[in-house]
Order: sequence, then C-alpha cells, then structure tokens
Amino acid sequence: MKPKIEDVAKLAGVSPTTVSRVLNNRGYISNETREKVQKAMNELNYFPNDVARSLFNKRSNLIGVILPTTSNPFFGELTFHIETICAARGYKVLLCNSLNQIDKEEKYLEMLLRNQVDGIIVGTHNRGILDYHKQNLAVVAIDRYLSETIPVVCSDNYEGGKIATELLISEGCQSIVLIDGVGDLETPARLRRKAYIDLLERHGRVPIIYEIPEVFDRQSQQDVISKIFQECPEVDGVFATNDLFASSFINVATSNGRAVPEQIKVVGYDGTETTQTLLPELTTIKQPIDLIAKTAIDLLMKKIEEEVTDLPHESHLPIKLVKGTTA
Amino acid sequence: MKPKIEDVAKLAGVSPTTVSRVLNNRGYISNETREKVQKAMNELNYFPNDVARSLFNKRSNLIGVILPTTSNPFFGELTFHIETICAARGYKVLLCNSLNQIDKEEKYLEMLLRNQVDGIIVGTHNRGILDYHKQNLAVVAIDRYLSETIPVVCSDNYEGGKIATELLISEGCQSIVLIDGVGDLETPARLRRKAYIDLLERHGRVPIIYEIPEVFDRQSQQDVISKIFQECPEVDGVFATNDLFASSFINVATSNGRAVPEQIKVVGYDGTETTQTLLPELTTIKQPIDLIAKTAIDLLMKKIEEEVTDLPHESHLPIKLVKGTTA
DNA sequence: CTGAAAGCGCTTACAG
DNA sequence: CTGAAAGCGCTTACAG
Repeated sequence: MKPKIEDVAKLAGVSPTTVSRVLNNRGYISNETREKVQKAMNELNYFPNDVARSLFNKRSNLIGVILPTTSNPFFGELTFHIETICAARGYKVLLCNSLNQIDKEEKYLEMLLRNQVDGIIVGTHNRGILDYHKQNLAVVAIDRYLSETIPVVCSDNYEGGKIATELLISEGCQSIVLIDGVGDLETPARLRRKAYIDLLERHGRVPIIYEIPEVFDRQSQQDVISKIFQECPEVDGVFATNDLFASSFINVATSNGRAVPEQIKVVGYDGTETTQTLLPELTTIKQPIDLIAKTAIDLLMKKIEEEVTDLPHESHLPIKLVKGTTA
Repeated sequence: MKPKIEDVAKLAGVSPTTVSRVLNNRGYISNETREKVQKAMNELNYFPNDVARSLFNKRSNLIGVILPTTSNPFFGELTFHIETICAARGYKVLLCNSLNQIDKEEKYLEMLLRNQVDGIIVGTHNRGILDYHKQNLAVVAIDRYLSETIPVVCSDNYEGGKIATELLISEGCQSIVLIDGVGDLETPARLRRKAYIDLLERHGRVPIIYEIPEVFDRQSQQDVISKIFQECPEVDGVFATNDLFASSFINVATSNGRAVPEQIKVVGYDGTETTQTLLPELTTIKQPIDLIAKTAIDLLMKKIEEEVTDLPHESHLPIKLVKGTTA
C-alpha cells in the first residue's frame, strides 16, 4: 500500500505532527529532524495525499473548466492556456465538455461542487445563473453574461466586428453577408454582429444575416451556407463570426464556382494557431487567447483569495486583424 | 457554510449514518425515513462532499490525462472524447498539457499521484517508465510504448503509412518525400515511417526523410520544409505524418510556385474534424479518434477494476483513407 | 523544538 | 430498520 504520514513518522522516529511540519515547512524544526524525516520520505517514496489535505484545509486547489468542446480549436487552445497557467500557479484543472447542452452543464456543475473546486471558469451557455451564486463560489465567465456578480472576459468583440466590416466595405464590397451563430443568446460575442449591423446601417445598407444552428456539425453548416447563394447570389463580401464558418463558406463558394477573394471577400474571427496553420490565407480577427485565459484566471484567483471585491465586470481584450489573402 | 451530512441529519431528525445510507442506497431504510432525509437534503441544498468520500473509499473516480497540448487538433479532439466517455461512466478528468517536456511530465505525474487518481491515460513522451509501475497505478498509453505492462492504444499506423505511400506510388509519383517528427523516439507512430520505408525499398527507391523538430512552432516547420525544395527539387509526392505538417508543406509549396496536386501530391495523417473543416481538400489517413479514446478507457477501467489481467498489450485500430484533392 | 488530541466530512462494520 | 463508534490521511491549536 501507499505509505502514509504515519509510516514516515515511524521510520524517522518522530511523530506524525513533526512529519507534517516538515512537509508544510511550518513551525520550528531542527535541521537534524528535518533531514531524518526527508530521508524517510525518500526511502518510502512518500507523497502526501492531497485528498486528505483538501478535506482538512477546505481548499482543493481545483478549478473547474466548463466549455462547449475542446474539439473546437478556439476552446482547445483556450483550454491549453488555462490549464498551463493554472498549473504554474499550483491549481489543477477538472475539464468539462458540455457541448452547450444545458443538462450536461447542470450535471457538470453539480459534479464540480461535490468535488469542492475552489473556482469555475465557464465558457458555455449556462442559463442556470441562479445555481452559480446560490453557492457562493468563485466564478468567472468567458464570453458569457452569467450575472451581475460574475466577471466576464472576452475579446473586444465590437471592435473586431467593426474592423472586419470596415475592411470589407473599404475593399468595395456591395453585398456583405454576416454568418453568425444562432441569435437567441445574449452574449458578448453578439457584439460582433452588432458592429456589423451598426456599420452597414451607417452606410445606408441592409444587413443580411445567416445563422448557423450549431458549431459542431459540418453538414448543417453547409446547408445554411448553400442557401446564401440561392437567396443572395449577389453576395460579394462575408464576415463570418468564427473561422470555421469562414472556412465552410469558402469551400461552398469554391464548389459553386465563386472565386475568393476575386468575386467574394471573406473575413473570419478567432485566428487560432490551428487556423493559421491550416488556413493561413484566411483574413481574420485574432483573439488574444492566451491573454483571455490569463485575465480570467487572474480574476478568478482574486475571487478565490477574496483580495478585492470591486473587480471589473467586463474585460474586453484587444483583437488584431490578421491579413491573409481572402480579404 | 456548506451543509454537511450532520446538518441534514439534524434537520431530518435521524443519525448521520442513516443519511449516509439513503445517500448511498445501502442497507434497509424505511420509506418514511428516506423521504424525511431527502426532504431535508433538498431544503438545505445539500451535496455530498466527494473529497471526504474519496478519502474514505480510497477511490477518487479521477482520471489523469497527460498529453502534449489540447491546442493540437488531434489531442483537442482526443481530449473531448476521453472526457465525454469518462463523464458518462462517472469519472472525472484532470487535464495535463505537458508539451512533451519531461520535467513537466514528471511534475504532472507527481501531482496526479498526490491527488489519488484511479488511473492515467498518457499520450506524451514519458521516458519516466519506472515512475509508472513503481506505484502500481492503472495506466494506459496512447501512441507510446511505456512498458511491458502498460497497454498501448493507437491507430493502425503501419497500415496507414502503407495506404498513404501506395496511393502516391499508384498516382505515379517518382520522388516521394516523408515529412515526420524527430526520429529519436520509439513510438507506434513511427510505424508510419516504417511502412513508407518498406514500400519505397520494395519498389527499389530511396527513402527521403525530413524531420520536423517540434509540432508546436509554425516557423521551424516551415524552415525544414523550405529545405526540401532546395535539396530535393524533384519532389513530386509527399507523405506527411500529420495534417499540420501536410498543410505547412502545401503552403510552402504554393509560395514556391509548385501546384498541389498537379506538380506535387500530398497525403497527410490524422483526419481530425478540424482539418476536415478547414482543409477539406487534403487527402489524409483518418484516425478513429473516438474509438481510440473508448478503447483506452475500456482498458483503463479493466485495470482499475482488476477484472482481467491479460489485456492485449497493443491495440491497433482501423484507419481510413479520406480522399481529398491533394492526392 | 516536539508530540497527543481533536477534527475535516464522510462510510462501514458492529450492535441493538 | 436505526445509531454510536471508529477511521480514511492529513493538519492545527494546545501543551510541554
């Protein structure tokens, strides 16, 4: 069996209390004792049981991360950064892929509560707002409004939408279509759409919006996109609110005999490493994914440590236009 | 504060033992008592503390997953499937992005041990073989040989490499280059290279191999690839052992004025959802990522439950050629 | 500088 | 059918 503190104590000829003290570097210990204990720990290949520690300390150093799916490159990269930063700060990540399904989100939330996580980073639908501040748990949202008291971190979506739309306008596009996710959700990412609408109206044009039901199914994406060419054949510019939509559009356009960028210009959103490797020609708005992760964690740590109470409710982080050849 | 079992017991007018029994559905409880207890739990919004349970049960229901990075679409999708399947079976995932750095791997391994994980799925370098069976922990590897006793799950790499190379040969390529990761590691994925070499030699040709140092840096990839055109300008076929390499190659080729597939045919490996959305024209060998995840978890569960001792040491899962237009 | 005792929130024999 | 007691592996006052 795994050695426990008692085994170390016996071997070193001291009390468990003393072993605990050298483990935690707390209180006074003579160097001699410390060395004896350390020798015993090495000999037994002893590792403290963090479950027992958590129970006593009421601190698990566990962070729950709920997001739609790490299969999506944006969330895959976000997860990488979140986990890496957490690890550097002594926190561990319990991962939850909710696929934006409310029932899964609820189950995951309960699971995280049972596991005594110190905090949660949420990047998924989560209507269950009440559930969050019922427990007074540290929570930070990415790209979601959950409640007044839950900070939200996101890229500067309005600015991103503005830059994308302006680019298409300045390149002379006359019929600019927006391809976006479904519109029944009030999220910060919706500001990308708002910027598009604002700009088009300011230029006296009519916004044309196509909504793609779910991000995670290639076929349904293509079906919606195909409709664009039937209903709006004059399209000569597209702002897609994520790069996967943009890519799908380009593929459908190409197979419809429309050349990008000669006949239709396309701008995406996200600019992940993966997109930049697989589709470097895509012009897109790049989110600072590492900074989003870092900001979310900083806020969460502050909530956990209760250092500050007046955290900014919204953090809008700078985006960057990545010029490819599609626009 | 969070309610505990004692609070529920008091409110329901029973002993903690009884509450525990209804919680675990163990032993005889009268319906009346059960209802009283359940009512009290609802009223207090009680959730059992899984940390305390784990401590007693010596079972955390936690699975550690160590892999290079979820930023890579293959591992992002693998992580999604692993976590989803685990969740369905009542297990939780502690995620570790090691970036293939040995020191990180060691730290993560220790962290997982301290946290009393029931098992580990490893998809990263991990020379520290000894560390694994020192503790007699349930471990399953993906695409890595760790030791005699650790089952390894992978796609049928040899078959995949064979199909890819055969395709290029059958399409008339004369100078077929292999783009692979660095060669100092004895992994199952190395069989992709072996199949390529075997086939070329069988056809009386000389293998030409280029090695890319790390998967996670676009610039260094491109530097290596650029060399191909200098040193081997007659190249007319490329088998890249992952899709990111393939994509980088295509991009460099294009900017060198070489047309794919007209002048050079390209086959990749992995065939993730992401690649198929962003680069659907790529011909590639598709790994059954969901099946890899499921197989690894099945094996791990058996190890954890100690149902069987004679598990297959290697599981080679079927790959599939996905015909795009690049070859 | 070191140790015995109590307790973190739960569960499981053991009695009754 | 129900409860009192002991213990999972650790830590922290409290004594000495």
